Amino acid sequence: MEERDAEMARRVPAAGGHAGDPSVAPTLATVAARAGVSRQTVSNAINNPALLAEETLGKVERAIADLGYSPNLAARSLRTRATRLIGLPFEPAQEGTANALMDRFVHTLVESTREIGYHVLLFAADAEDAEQGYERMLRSTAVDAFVVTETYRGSPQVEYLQRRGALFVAFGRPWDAPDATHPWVDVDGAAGAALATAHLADRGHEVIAWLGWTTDQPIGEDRRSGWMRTMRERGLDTTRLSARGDGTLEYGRRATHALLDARKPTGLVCASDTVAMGALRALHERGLAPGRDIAVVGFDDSLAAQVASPGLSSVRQPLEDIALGVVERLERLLTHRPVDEPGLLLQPTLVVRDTS
Amino acid sequence: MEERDAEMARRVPAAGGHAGDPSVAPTLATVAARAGVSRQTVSNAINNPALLAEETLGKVERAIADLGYSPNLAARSLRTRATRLIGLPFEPAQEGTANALMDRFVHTLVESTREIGYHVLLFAADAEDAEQGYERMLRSTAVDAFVVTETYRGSPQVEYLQRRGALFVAFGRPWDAPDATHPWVDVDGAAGAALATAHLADRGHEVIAWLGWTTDQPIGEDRRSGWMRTMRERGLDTTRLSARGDGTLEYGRRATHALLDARKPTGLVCASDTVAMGALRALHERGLAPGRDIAVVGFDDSLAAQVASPGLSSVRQPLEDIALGVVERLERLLTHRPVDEPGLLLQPTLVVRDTS
DNA sequence: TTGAAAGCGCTAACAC
DNA sequence: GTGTTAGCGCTTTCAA
Repeated sequence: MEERDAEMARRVPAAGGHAGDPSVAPTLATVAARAGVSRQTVSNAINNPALLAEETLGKVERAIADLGYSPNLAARSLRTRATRLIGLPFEPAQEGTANALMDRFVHTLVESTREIGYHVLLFAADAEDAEQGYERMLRSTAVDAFVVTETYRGSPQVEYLQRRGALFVAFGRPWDAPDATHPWVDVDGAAGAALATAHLADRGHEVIAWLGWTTDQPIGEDRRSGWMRTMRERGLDTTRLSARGDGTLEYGRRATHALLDARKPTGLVCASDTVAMGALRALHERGLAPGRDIAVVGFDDSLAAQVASPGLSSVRQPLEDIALGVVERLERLLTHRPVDEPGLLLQPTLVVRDTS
Repeated sequence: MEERDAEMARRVPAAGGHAGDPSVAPTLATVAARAGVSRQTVSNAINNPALLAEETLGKVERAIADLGYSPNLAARSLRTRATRLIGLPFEPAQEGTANALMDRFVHTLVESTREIGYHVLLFAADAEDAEQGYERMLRSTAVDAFVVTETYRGSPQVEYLQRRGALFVAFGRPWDAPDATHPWVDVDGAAGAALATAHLADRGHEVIAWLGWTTDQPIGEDRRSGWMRTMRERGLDTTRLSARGDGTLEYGRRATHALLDARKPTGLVCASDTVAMGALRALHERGLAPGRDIAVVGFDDSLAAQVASPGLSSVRQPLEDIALGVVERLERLLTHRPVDEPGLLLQPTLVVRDTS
């Protein structure tokens, strides 16, 4: 083996050439030859530097720097059975909605996974057959763990991944199974809606309506409960002030018209910015001025909320912190340490703009 | 070697167990043992099925299906020196802008790279030291090729990647080097702006202003040229009708006020939706009704344009087709076939909404 | 058309 | 503290 190493070193120009010669990628053997140590010592220098004598370590580190060496990831993966890749199912933002939530989340995810030595691998999760996408990744040992974001409409994949013994962290609570033990991070939607409702109540509004989603959406129900709770606390009537529907713009528009015809609310708290934009459209159609005639608060602090005129007040999710929490849990999972606090519920904030 | 294979097959429960036993991932050897052929034959069945006799192929395929076998990607990478991964530098959408362009683009990218057997790997490209991010990926042979999207502010990374001998396809033209030979896909911004301008002219507008970016942004200059050309073609005066600035909402707002004070345009063509949203804000402040008093057209067809009230007319980029073009070129690059048409310029469309 | 041998670059286990 | 051995699962010769 010694012979082979020496031979390789001779074969590789970079060993005698200048730093960063891109013609031939240096390997452990190249570095070892240059530093005058064995390959294993170089490996240790990288993965277990504490094992080496200071002097040896120095030599090796210099050789690594000189050659611009980076370990071959495929070889490492093959040996360690770990790819240092995190799988993220990627779904397109729906057209006609205000959400581009994922952008902020994904970026922090990418940054902080890199800090723990991992990369993010995107894969398309078929809506119909989500399991297949995950299964493929698992079978070919393409990723070490997953980040699951689709806990919106009940999440069969969580159950599947757990059964399959795969590592994952969810962005979103296990609504269907409150006793689930997998790690997750989520935002306190009820607190967000409560924040918005209290804000309007503080500004003197007494007839505050809720524009929510259909009952089968636990996230919507959660947010709604924050509105309901706050209204009760303030002794405000909620009769016929709660609308429900799919979360589309058009729903928001129609529901607003209906509410205005019925109970004439002066404040509107919406389950999403998309719904809120629909509400603004209805007000626009009636010649009512948002913020003056009627206050509106959205949910998500989307880019649309930020650039709309008038600017839409909105509940902002701490997506960066969520990503941080997710990665923290991932790291524990990946290093086989217990996750002491599997669930993390973060508090949203309220961004006040022109509409309230 | 035969002995080893047989031994392994014995060790692996799945060989004698039921399909999809997740406890031990099947390998080539497992499949070979079950199909009663050698490992190489299985490998050939996967990579070169034409070489096999029909009967053998059938046997192997059945064994693969039974075991739910997927090749180990790390082992394959190590051997072939290819990871079947495409690197995509990922930058966050800027807050306060209407753009979430990338979402549509990235999704099609993920889908169509999967179709050619590749995955998309996200990595953070430091704004300051972009090269380092790429270099790391290259050194550790983490990806086979890149998709470069940051051709906005002059693209040093294109020059670097080319020098480095890396494979890549750019979303965006090589503005600085029109004679560059690398593959790229882009949208005809001039045509988009021309579309918008002609649309307004057709509706009777004669004083049509341009709200653009600073001169150093080639994309902005390109789009501007479409406005200019159309104005000339229609014999319309452009004097003092062209504004320039950073592309912020606030710039759009101020520039609109300034234009209204000066030349009182009846139509506004904007370099981006963000600028257009700023223009709408200015109109709002003046009590002018967009679409009735003044027509506004944005650029990008962002979610904000779609959900705003009134709905913002906007030039829509064919992001799905762009991603398709990018992947098509990537595939040729990766299979070492020549890219016959390195540059592909696609035509945008105009989405007319309430503001025009 | 199928099979045997070799080895990609790395690290775990063990020797020294 | 450092070196040696073995082998992860795959594909690329080359031989039969």
